[in-house]
Amino acid sequence: MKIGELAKHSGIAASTIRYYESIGLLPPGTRNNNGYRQYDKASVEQLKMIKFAQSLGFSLEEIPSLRKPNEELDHNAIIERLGEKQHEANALIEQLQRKSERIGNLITLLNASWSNGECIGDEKINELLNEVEY
Amino acid sequence: MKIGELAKHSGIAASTIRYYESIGLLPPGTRNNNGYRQYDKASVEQLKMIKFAQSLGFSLEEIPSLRKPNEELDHNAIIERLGEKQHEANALIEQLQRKSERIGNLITLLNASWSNGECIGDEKINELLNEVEY
DNA sequence: TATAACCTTAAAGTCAGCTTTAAGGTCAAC
DNA sequence: GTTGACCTTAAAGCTGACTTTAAGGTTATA
Repeated sequence: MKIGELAKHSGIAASTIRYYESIGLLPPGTRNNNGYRQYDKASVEQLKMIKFAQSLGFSLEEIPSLRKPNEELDHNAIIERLGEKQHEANALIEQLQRKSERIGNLITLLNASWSNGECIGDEKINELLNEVEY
Repeated sequence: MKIGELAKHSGIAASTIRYYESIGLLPPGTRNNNGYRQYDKASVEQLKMIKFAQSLGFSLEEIPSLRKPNEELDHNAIIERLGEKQHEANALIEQLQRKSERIGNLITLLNASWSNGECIGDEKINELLNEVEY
């Protein structure tokens, strides 16, 4: 199949596929007589793997390191990296939960002072901000 | 105070303060005889507000819209925006929780197949990926 | 035969939020 | 009087993951 068809099957734009090839993420593969890239089912799977790894938080740069030189997948490396990514995700979740809480507190404070009919200036806002976990 | 001192008091680099001025986020303010920027306590507060707004997920572009033309803070706008940001944060938390779960499932599957002594190739990995919520 | 829908390349542009560089001016201390 | 720490500007560079542009070659259909 040609690059356009691979794009449709993988859900990755043709320009992106060429970009992946240019950075060495996707092997160059074969060309037909007119110079067009030729792909097969395995290429679709490879791209899906890349998308999946990305969805788990792996950068394009990290993805090749999930493979060993012999192109067999390295379990130890994968599991270790997955553990790290899960840890990162969990840390980010906690951070976001604190942020969401902070926002909630701020909304409450603003609503309270607003219903008092007060007109809040920068100073007052800053007092409120200091009350909120920062 | 000069820009270096403001940088120390606000925790924002001098180059960043100049950048904020260049994009119109911070008003140009006064200069003294030698052309150096002059700041006061209010500038420190302004920068802290910017940092705080950023910590809640507001982009530099959004921050000015939290203020009314008269430079008084607009409660309605702020509370509405805060609600949106909280919603975004919560959505991101859920997304990350699904991701973390997906990673956990994948680790379990990989550990199980590895302890079986199997050597997993791309095809096998793809089977596993299909079992995991995607 | 012409037109559209593909494909090719290298190079530049995009996003946000800065940081760094280059080339210089100012000022206090020794 | 010179060293070093500050300040000034405009412009370019950085990050990651692409997308877009320019300029052209190929192929299927009408």
